[in-house]
Parts: sequence; structure tokens; C-alpha cells
Amino acid sequence: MPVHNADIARIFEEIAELLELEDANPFRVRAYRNAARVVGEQRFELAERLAKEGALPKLPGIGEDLSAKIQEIAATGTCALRERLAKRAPAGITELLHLPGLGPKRVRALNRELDVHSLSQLVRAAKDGRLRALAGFGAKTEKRLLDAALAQLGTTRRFKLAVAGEYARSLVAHLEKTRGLQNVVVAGSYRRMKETVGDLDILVTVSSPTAAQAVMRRFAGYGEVKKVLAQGETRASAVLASGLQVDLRVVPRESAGAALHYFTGSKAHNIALRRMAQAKGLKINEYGVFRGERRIAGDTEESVYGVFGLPWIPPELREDQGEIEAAGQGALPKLVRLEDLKGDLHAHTKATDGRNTLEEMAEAAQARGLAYLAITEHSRRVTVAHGLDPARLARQVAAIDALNARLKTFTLLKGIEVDILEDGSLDLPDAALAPLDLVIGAVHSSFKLSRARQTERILAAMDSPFLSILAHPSGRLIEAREPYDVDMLSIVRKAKARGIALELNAHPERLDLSDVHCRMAKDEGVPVCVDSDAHSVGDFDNLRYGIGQARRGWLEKDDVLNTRSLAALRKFLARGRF
DNA sequence: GCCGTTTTCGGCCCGACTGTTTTCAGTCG
Repeated sequence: MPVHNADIARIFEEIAELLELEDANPFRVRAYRNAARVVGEQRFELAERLAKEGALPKLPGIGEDLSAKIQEIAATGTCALRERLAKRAPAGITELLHLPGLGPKRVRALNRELDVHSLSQLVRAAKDGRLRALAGFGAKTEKRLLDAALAQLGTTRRFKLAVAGEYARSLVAHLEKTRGLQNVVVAGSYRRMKETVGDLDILVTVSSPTAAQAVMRRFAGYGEVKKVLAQGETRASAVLASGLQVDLRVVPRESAGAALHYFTGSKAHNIALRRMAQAKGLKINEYGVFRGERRIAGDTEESVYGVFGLPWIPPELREDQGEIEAAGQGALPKLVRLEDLKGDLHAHTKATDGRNTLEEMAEAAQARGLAYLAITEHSRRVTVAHGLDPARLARQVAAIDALNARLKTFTLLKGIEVDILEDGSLDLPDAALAPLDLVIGAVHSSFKLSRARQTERILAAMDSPFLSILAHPSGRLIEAREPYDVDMLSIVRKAKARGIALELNAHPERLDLSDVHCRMAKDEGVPVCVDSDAHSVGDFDNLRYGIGQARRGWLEKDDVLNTRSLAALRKFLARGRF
């Protein structure tokens, strides 16, 4: 049973929680939390690296002890410390820690005084009015915890970036009508273009304290607000009807840059920068950068970075994943932009499960400033989508040829999204694929194969002389379906050897490749194509989220296949065939 | 538990809000 980084990270997180409940040294707790994060963010599997090279590379915040624990987990699947801690603690007690409003101190009190160590016990104790009797607890706390525990049954979910975007735009439009308001920005993980966001962090700049009050009132009065969780003079939190939490922060103009930086995060990036400040005898908070009492920066984000002699770092990179070092060396990537895209290589029409015609799709793509669009229907195996057989594909090819003859400054490419069958063969014969401009291979079935078989299947498909692009390489659906178990590094390396590009499918439910795997592809020199997988003319909007993810993966214009001119693209497509 | 231009011990990011407190602890982001 292979041990993944996520497994190691989970064990470290559990250790952190259990230690916290024992009132251990908080810095020791933090060390485990930090290790969980660092391990979870690695682009290669630590266990594999260990097996191959016998040692781990130096990772930040992981010293002798944690390194030994990683080796232990890689070898045994668990860790003696965790087992020991778990044995001492009441089963299930860590679930209480995940409840908003409960931290280690209160969980300990609940356990010690009331013998409460699970959500259901908490609900019972709260209903009996036993919580309010505890020191530091009151009637309000009891009610809040009861509500939170009951809500926990409907599991706390994150929102897909595109969905959060819809809510964010409406709320921003509502707030922008406030008198005296200067600027509204959605910061947080939304600004960093993370694939999902847990809440919206909205930052408002105002010209006066009166305006600040007005913004707070307008926020609380927003029609979508279901419940105000907290409201002070500069800060408020609310839950929208959708269940999305929104945190609002109002700041004066001179602090706008420091506040924007602070609330954009990530937390890890901010901590790294604050440590640098500390080393220079400075202090960073959301109001600015300070030397003693004196404020030396903070009106813009540039000024904050400037204090450290760093250039401005794009939000998508702010994960403490080497971006600060790169900035220091003048080696930040020049990230790809939406306007760099010259075409889109994955789209469907009414012929299968799309909603628009060839003409309508071509027109819409051209209206977005694109010069080419590949039509890539499903193949016959995908019966629910009415996938194409060779005869229907041939008819579509003829229709595209006819349409291209009429189009002046735009080109439709003839393609297919052909299914990769369970044995690694393709769903259409070579004779059907040969006349096409490009062939995208995709897995749409048998998701549960073992890692070895799944990897073998995809590698085999990549041996086809016709395959140009591997679609949505992990197969995950965000918050809905796990990626299939596959050795991505082997796939990336095979792509390199075979001249195949990997798709970053920009559909909001996919965003697949992930940011981490984009960076892996870049490191290995494999081009990524950012495709909409459009099923209707409106779906080209999704390219912006694909670009956001590509930027999180450090991709530059030259790393993205469909930033190339049509001529250069054709050269790439021809090269893959031998 | 980690780490080092304060270097092998003694630090470790910072502030707002709430509720229960009469001055602050706990939690959160």
C-alpha cells in the first residue's frame, strides 16, 4: 500500500491536534502543523523518493525528528507517537476541535468537566443547559456551539472558484454603491485563484470613519445575508444564504496595500514575510510595515515588498513555495495571461453533448479574440453523450472543411476527444484518427483501477502515434470525485518523450491538471494547454479560471501550448507523430 | 520541534472580536 504525501500530512495534523489537546508546547504543535502543510505541498511523493534515493531532501521546517517520522510513516503507514497520543485521548475528540468556536482549551474543559468528547455528546450537553455552568462558558456560547454542532451534520464545504466568483461579483456590486467608499477588492484565496475557496475575504477602502460605518450597515443589510456572525467597527463576518461565509474588513486608504497583502495571504506566505521583517527589526501587520512606532510602508502592496528589496509578487504565487526566494533573485516567472491565448483546443457541439453549432462555437471563440478552435467531440464509447463513430466523425470533418473555406481570419481544427479504454487502446481505429488535426485522449471509465494498472493504461494510450494531448489527466471532479490513482510523474515524463501535451481543463468542476502538476509539467519541459472544454458558447468564460490555475502552477506564456500561433501549433502537432 | 547576521539556547507572526469577564482569555483568520 503506497503512502502518499497526503497520508503523511494527515498524520502530522492529527498529532498536532492531539498534542494541542494535551496542552503541549504550542510551538511544538505548530511544528507539526507546518510539517503537514509542507509535506502536503510537495510535487513529488516523499515515500517514492525515499524508496528510490534512500533519503529525503531538506525541507523547510522539517528537521531530524520529523524527517525520521516521515520515514517511519513511509515504512509502516503510521507513526508510534500518533498511536500513543490517540490511545491516551478519548476516541473522536479531535472532531470537537473542528467546530468553530471550540479550541483546545474549551475542548479540554468539556472533556474534563462534562465528559464530552464527541459532537453528539456536545449537542446533548448543550440541550441540557450543562455547558453554561462551565467557567468561561455562558448561555450565548452554549447556543452558538449547539448551532454549530448541528450545522456540522451538513458537512462544511468549500466552494468552487467559479461559484464563489458569482457570489463575490454580486456582493461587490452591492457594496460599491456605498457613499464615501473608495475601493472594494476580493482578497483571500479567491484573489490567489485557488480552485476552491472556503470563504470570501472582502477588503474595503474608505475615506472616513463615517463611510466605514456606512459600509458595515450596507453589508449587514445585504439581501443574501442569512446571519451576521460578528460585527465590529472595522470587521464583520456573515453567512450568505448559499452557506458561503464572507469576512469584510474596512481599512483607511493609507493602509490599503498592507491590508490587501495581509488579507490575500496565503497565511504561509505572510508568515514567511513577517519573519523576514522580524529579522530586520521590523513589524508587519495589516496597517503597514513599522520600524518601532514609525510606519515605513503599506500604502501599496509594492511598498510592502519594497521594504525587503523584493518586486511585487503575483497573488497566485503566494504560497511560500519558493516565490519569495525567486523574487529575491529576480527570477519570478512572467506568468501567462488570459490575453496570451491564441486558441482553444477542446470544445464540443450539438453533434454530441454540446449545445451550439459549429458556426456558433467558431463565432463565439473568435469574439473572445481567439484565432483557432479545435472541435473535439466524444467518441462512440461515451454513449450518454452520443459519441461519434467513424462515419459521423467523417461527416463532421467534412462540415469543418466546408466551414473553414468560408471563414477568413479564423480556423476550426478537426479533432476528437477519444476515449482511452481500460486496456489502453483508443476507442476509434487509426484510420478514423489519421485525417484529424489533433487527437485528445481521455479517460472516462474504470476510475478505480489500481495505481499500477491505471498508470499502465494511460502510458499505453500515449504510445499511439496519433495522440497529441492527454485530457484532464487526473480525472478528478472538484469536491465530487477523487482523482484516479496514477503515477503522474511517469505520465509527465512519457509526455515529454512522446511529444504530447497535457491539458489543463478549465471547466470549473475539473481544473485538471492541478497547480502542483502544472509545475511538475513545467519542470519536466512538457507543454500544457489551457482548454475550456466548452459545451456552449458561454463556456469560453471558464478559460480565465484555467489561466488562474496555470498561473498558480508558475506557467509562463511559452509553457502553454495554445499561446502559440496556428503555424507553430501545427508544427508541434506534427512532431508528435512518428 | 525547528532554527541560527540575537547561532546550540531561547526564541518562535499579529491583531480583532466575543463573551464573560471587572481586565482578559479564547478563538479565529
